[in-house]
Amino acid sequence: MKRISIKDVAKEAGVSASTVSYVLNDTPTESISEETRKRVIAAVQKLEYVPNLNARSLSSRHSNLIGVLIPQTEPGKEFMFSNPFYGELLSSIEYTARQNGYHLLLSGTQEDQCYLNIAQNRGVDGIIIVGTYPGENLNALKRAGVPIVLVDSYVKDPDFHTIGIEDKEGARMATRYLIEKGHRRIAFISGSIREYGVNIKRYQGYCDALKEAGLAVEESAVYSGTVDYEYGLAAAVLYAERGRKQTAAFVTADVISMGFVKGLTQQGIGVPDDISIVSFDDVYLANMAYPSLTTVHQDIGEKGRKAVELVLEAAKAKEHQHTECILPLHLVERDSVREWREPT
Amino acid sequence: MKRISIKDVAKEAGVSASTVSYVLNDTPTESISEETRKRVIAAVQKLEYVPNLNARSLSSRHSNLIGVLIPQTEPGKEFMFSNPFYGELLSSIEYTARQNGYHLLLSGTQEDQCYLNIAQNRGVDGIIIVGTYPGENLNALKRAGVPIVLVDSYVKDPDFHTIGIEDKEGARMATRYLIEKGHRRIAFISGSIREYGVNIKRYQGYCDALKEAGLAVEESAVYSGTVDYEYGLAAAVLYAERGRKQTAAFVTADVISMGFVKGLTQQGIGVPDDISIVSFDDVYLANMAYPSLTTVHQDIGEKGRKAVELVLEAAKAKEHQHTECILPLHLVERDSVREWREPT
DNA sequence: CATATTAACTTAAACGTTTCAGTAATTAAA
DNA sequence: TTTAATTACTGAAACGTTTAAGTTAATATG
Repeated sequence: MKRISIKDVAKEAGVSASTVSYVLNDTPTESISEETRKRVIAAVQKLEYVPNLNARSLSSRHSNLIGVLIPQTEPGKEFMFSNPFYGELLSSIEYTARQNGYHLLLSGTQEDQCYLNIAQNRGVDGIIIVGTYPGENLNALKRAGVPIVLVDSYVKDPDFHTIGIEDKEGARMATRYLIEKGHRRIAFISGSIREYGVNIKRYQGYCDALKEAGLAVEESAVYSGTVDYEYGLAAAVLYAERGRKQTAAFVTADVISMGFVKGLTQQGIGVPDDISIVSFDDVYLANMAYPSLTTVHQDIGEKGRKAVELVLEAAKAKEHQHTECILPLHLVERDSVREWREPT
Repeated sequence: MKRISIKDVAKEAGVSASTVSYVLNDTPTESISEETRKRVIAAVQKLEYVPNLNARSLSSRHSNLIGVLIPQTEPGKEFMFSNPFYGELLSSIEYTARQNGYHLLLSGTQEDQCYLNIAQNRGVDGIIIVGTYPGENLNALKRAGVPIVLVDSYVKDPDFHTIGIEDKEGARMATRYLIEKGHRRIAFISGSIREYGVNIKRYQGYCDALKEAGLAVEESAVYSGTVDYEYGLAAAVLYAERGRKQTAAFVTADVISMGFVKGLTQQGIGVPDDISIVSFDDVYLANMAYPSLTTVHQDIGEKGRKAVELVLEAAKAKEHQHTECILPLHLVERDSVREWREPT
């Protein structure tokens, strides 16, 4: 089971190793006669030679590898993709990368965990970090010397490229839609609201919409937990305990909505009859749900594609040139909202 | 932005590069004095040295990298994870790998595509292939010389390790359950039924259960398409067109069930009132659905864990020792099935 | 015709590790 | 007290590529 190296091919074709390398890489600065080229190709095929990319990376200092870091939301929680959003995004990233001849080096991340391993030492050509903010590792990350794209993070740092969506505007849109439908008491249900994250922006959008309509933001209408199905269930219980004060809810992730609707149903609260819901993301799930979710649609496929493009462009560029990409949103009307007329 | 190498550390600590390497790897055959060890560690920290794993792989011929190949079901379809099963499985694989100090090299695969790149040349320590059967590339794959674990494939080849579930028995269980509930005409809805795949086994289980109960397998009750939501929708239309002959359906994937239920609902056909459904997989989705799906539960987390374990064990072993792992299944009763009494 | 250019290669260094084979100094055994 | 074993290192080869620099031989230029 001996590995076949470039030297074996060279010997077989009766040329030097470098010639083989030139043929294989189509090195533009080097000229190879048609005849030798054919001999080399033939030898490659005969021996079924496949170059060792580790050696190539070592020598050429690029690896055709993109590091992808996806948050593992909870420490013990195995299923970091429990939010289907990540799966869809990763899928798009993988596909785009592959079309460009790149592979993915994938790793989940916990908040405090050191990203450095994957970043620095595998020799990736770029890194896509989704969802979390790098915190203390931020500076260490820079030293990796490769382009870094932050997806859905509000870290402002010219050393990182970012790609995101109009979170605030999307949330405003969603909330205003509910107001237009006649709702006056609207809950806000989301994952943790913290700096650099998307939820704080969505919260701001929610507040803005309320204020614009002359409505007050009520403490007890704000539910903040984790971005998963379970929190949706919990929020439903909380909602009932707090006396079902709101006639509608803006939920900042479809996956939370799924749990919320389920929790409500279990308590005999109907959607949209008793409470209307506008959600966020428009993952595949949103349309499968019953009732199907009216939700703020974001183009997850495009997000993934852009992320890869950004990385590849930045990897090509000699000078670091900070880029920021914001994708637009729009509301998709489905079956989880109804008009509300205040009982007189 | 010069990369810091082991030589820089060696110089800083006043020792040779090999000593640094020994310290860093805790090489058991080598003895290092406590004093030098400390000096080296200090130098490493001072220079913030991180070893280049490409070079390490090249030299030591192992990479702490596991290649993971996930099928991209349809050629143009970007979202290879449109079946949440893959996301959950990948998540488990990633987590387990990371706990063991491994990273994942991820790639989607199309049927005809050559897996070799990822397999041979990145120097992965093992490969996990999920869902598809390698076909012609099978032999090429063997030559990679690393352990290969096939997940959910019925390729019988002692050179590959396999991990799967009791597909046939699970399907039999599901179908028998429907029969016990009084159903006599039961549809079978699945992805393509082909050799080496899981669906052919599930089809056999379905047939077995029917035969055991003295029921005939009817051609028109068998729906075979692709494993996705869209096919579920299509199957619902087909079901109506064919005259709603069956009172129940065994659907071989939750994601198809989701589409099937939605399609039925759109045509005013109620689940479980008009037709009962038993599904397969028990992805997260199954419980979120409305009605929640009665389904054959498989432990996806365990599947991923076992896959990684198998790879790592095999990588450690000097002799190739074929292993086969079959995980058990059980039925989870939820809300998509009702008792059926034949109208008299 | 002598010289410069080009085409078609080859040589060898470099990439950053690991690891085998030494080596010198110290300690243990005979 | 000599020899053997152990400790604590170092040197250099090897891993499989890429690539800058060099070398011919053939062709073009003045």
